[in-house]
Amino acid sequence: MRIATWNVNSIRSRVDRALGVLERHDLDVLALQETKCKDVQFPLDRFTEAGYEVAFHGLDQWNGVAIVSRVGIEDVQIGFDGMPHWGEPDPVAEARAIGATCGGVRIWSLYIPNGRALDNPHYAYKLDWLASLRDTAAGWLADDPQAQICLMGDWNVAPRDEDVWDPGFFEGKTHVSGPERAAFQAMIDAGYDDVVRPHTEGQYTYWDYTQLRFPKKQGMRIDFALASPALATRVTAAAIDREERKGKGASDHAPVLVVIED
DNA sequence: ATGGCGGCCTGCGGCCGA
Repeated sequence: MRIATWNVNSIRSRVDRALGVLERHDLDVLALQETKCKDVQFPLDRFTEAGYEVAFHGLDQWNGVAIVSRVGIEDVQIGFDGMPHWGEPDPVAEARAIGATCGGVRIWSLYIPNGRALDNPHYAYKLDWLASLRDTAAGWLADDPQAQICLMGDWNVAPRDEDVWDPGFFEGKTHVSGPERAAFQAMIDAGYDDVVRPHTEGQYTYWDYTQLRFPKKQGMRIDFALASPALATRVTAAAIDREERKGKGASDHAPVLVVIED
């Protein structure tokens, strides 16, 4: 099975590119983040015409997640148990997580909060969100150590200095702070392996639109696929589709691909 | 080559992103 995750940065603006990614990589499943539309606005027909089913969740122009599959899409869940809320005066569950079982694998499309700045309330929200996800995901493995689970998406954390083009540039900024890196490591410690890094050493998944970051090769590795132990042993290959970042109308993120033996 | 932000809104500037 061939699966991938991609922060598409508006599905309405990039549905053609999304269909191109599906075809180019012969994907069975594609997890999308930042679809940036309400459910009624989601371009569902374009995917069904191509032979895919889609589970999607969007509340407004912010966030939004989806799972595209041609190997079935069952037991769809919006959000996860204990997922923190955000907003004033009445905090709500944002559209940042959707899960579904596709081809026997429990797929989660995740869009971790940005954090904005170390002294911003959004940063505490981000850490809380990651800690809650860890607790819930650890529970899934406690219930079934053989579970086939893939937690994939835009984690908004660069776990290592080598995951940013200039560590000095990021001093005092989000994505590289100790607590964020500890929160990401806690996912690993809970039993979920980063199955992409071993196949993609030295590569980035994101390049800012500004300052010619892409042609200057000044990017970040912030998109990950974390696999449960039983699934990790089935991973035979992984890749980052840097070509997708090229040209007019690209997302600022590249798709991250994982190949799982049947 | 890969190229100088781009997406959203009942918009025309302000927000969010990382």
